[in-house]
Amino acid sequence: MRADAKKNYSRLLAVAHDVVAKHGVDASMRDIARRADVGLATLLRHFPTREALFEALLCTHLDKLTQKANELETSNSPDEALVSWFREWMAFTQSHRGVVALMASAHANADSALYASCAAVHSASARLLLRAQAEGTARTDMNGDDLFGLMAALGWLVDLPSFAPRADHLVHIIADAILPNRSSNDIEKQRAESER
Amino acid sequence: MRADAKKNYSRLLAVAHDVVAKHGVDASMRDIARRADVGLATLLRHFPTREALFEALLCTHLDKLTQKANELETSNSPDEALVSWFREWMAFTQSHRGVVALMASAHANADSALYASCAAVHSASARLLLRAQAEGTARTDMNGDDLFGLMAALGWLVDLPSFAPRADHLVHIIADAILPNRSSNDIEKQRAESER
DNA sequence: ACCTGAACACCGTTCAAGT
DNA sequence: ACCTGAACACCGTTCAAGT
Repeated sequence: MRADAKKNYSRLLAVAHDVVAKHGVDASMRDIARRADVGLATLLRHFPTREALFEALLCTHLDKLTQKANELETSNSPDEALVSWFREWMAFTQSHRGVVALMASAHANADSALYASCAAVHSASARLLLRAQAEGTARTDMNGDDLFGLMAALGWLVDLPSFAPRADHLVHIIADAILPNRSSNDIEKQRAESER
Repeated sequence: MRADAKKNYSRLLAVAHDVVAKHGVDASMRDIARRADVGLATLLRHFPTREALFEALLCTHLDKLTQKANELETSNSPDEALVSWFREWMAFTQSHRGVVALMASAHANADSALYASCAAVHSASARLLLRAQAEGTARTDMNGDDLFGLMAALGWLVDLPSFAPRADHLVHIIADAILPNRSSNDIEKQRAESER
């Protein structure tokens, strides 16, 4: 990559970050290019699609997120780990409004630049679910797809400003559904933890 | 309304129905006008916004849906009624792909042409929930907003083709979360009913 | 009353021409 | 190698002019 290309690349990422923060995930590519003092065609060659731009914009965040799943897998009890993971996911989606919809459709499209990230989140979820199922706390009649689906659905919902305040509570309800065999003591512990 | 206006109105609705069925909820207004052999401005005056068009397109369906809630309220046990209502909603969303997203954002926007319909669904849901809570089967730490949110979230999710096959199962899981105090007998009855 | 074409300000895609 | 302006085919909004 030539020096000027490198410079444009990082300048575009920085500008895109700001524009997306202000105007959301559907901000116009033209607008981003304009504000970066760069031709639209230049932006489009660095990031051929909106997904490619967001992949670059979020990859470090997404790496941190999936790495968090690994930590939870070793340091917490299976049921606590699963609920904490769900909460990590919700925190991620809430700090990147609109991205869930992008990821949810990328999930089924192997050509999407966001596909690999989705798969990583998906498999991290599936692993944590399996562990909780082996422990006996998680219901066994669901799989990683179901869990990812619920995560996507709730993430999408709390993107709507009117539902954002109910995010924690809805996660609590879904957690009860996924982990019906937790002792009420564990449930109480989780509730207290969520209020801390 | 003049005779020619009336004719355009119904012709536009018919064409819109077909175009939306084929190209989804984001079909271009221009395209609809074109296929109806009508000026774009004419379409836009009959239906000033996309929401207005869908309100007209769905109002009879939505009326049937909320009326169904009334029937369920009198003819079924509170917990069965609530689950059946959730299933009715899912059937509605699946036969009108993309509408959930429209309704979910209309829900918080009193100016939207779809606001009244959303409110009707919302209050029907809240009534059925209250009844099940009074009976003691539904968890009491949630309200109509939570229920509507879960309905919207699941409806949105199964709009994605990859999650459509898991719709029934996900409803089943959510129903368990909402109605933790059903006897296992009731749960079995619901499962059997869903497969009929 | 109702309809319409046209002008407007956008959008993302594509590519020949520049350095 | 990399960038860019311009042409293209779209989109929804608006309104003066028509019947």
